[in-house]
Amino acid sequence: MKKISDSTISRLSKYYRTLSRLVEKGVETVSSQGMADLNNITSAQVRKDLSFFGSFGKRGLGYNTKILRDEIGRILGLNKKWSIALVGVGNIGRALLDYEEFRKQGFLFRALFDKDPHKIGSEINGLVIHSDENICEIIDKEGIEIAIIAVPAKFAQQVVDALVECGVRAFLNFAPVAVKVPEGVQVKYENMSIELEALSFFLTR
Amino acid sequence: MKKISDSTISRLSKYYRTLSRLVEKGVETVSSQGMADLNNITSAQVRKDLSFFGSFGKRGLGYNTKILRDEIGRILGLNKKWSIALVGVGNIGRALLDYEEFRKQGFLFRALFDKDPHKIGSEINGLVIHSDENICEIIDKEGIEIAIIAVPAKFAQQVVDALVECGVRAFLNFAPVAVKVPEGVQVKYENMSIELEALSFFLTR
DNA sequence: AATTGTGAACCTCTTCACAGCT
DNA sequence: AGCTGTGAAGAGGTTCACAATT
Repeated sequence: MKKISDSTISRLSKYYRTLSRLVEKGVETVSSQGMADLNNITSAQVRKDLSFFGSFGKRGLGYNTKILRDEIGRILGLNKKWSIALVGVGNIGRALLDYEEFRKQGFLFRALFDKDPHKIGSEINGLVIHSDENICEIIDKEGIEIAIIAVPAKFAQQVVDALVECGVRAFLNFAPVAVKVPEGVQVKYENMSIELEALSFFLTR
Repeated sequence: MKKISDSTISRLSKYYRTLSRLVEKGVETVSSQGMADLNNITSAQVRKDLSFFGSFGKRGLGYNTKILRDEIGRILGLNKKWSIALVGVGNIGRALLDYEEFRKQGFLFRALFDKDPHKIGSEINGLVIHSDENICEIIDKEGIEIAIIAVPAKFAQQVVDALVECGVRAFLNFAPVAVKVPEGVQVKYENMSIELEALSFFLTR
């Protein structure tokens, strides 16, 4: 299978949102140039990104918004529900639990973990917070496919190791530290400070 | 001034964190290879990134962790405090207000804005939530340099327009929509769904 | 002996430009 | 006539490899 670049995938996500909004507005077709304008990129970029996956447009006419949105949804795997575990129910963790966008896209929290004995056993949004005992059992039972790591940096690696051991192959890591994983396991990082620091850099120059 | 790529800047942020941890641990020197291992990249990449800004190492010895951390801090503009405005005090907004990391890096919230009449006038963390009246006056008074946009997608453009008008030149946009800004204004995007969707794509293939 | 700093080579991603379709 | 799909060209970012330095 052809290697698709990370930037192409992240643009597909943006196209998906753009198209969703167009469909909501009742717009039925859009050109690559129209999509480009709405995403501050070039029309060639839009066409090239899509070309990796097929031909979705009509020459002379453009793309049908609803069809293209659904195609991209299918490409991204948004046509199914994903079972998510959240490890670390602190400030960030709780904000994520309340983040509507995730649920709308089919990312559903099904298991919570935390180290803090005060939190263990309590419930949030109908989910019990578990300790780190019997992790694999819970991961299995809930069919967890993706884990969101929202623990302090120094615990991130051990948490990921434990979950890899249970068979989890995809991680979204909010801890500001790189973690090692075996081949075939994917880790994405989310670090809000990095973008702020890029702005700080820009303003400093 | 030489153009520095976004990827170099975001790696500098990561180096900064890595070095901070090393300094805390009492490690005094580190090689480019050591830094590379901690960030899952190559040593040539580390050296090349740093070379855009100067020569900070000693051949045969490596880098002094404390000195390099401070140099990178200076490059990124982290040696000063930045005044931040938060627009949109919803779930995400509130989580950001409580995010320790920002404050530690010198990013300080100094003004809050929201549209909701129920929120206007109330206080969070000692900051009053303002309406959209007299925005520029407040921006000026508080010396706001960066605005964090945490409003629904459909309001993002008008909010940014208003703030650009007040002279704000740097934005961190959590709304999942691209906004247009004039030359000389920088917008960075933060969209947690995009990384989850990349994982979904990975698991789908 | 070890490790940096960097030009050159390499590779990947973006843009161009146009044939081909509607 | 208008717009897509795509090979080729161009731009940009990463890695190599080695001279220079401690």
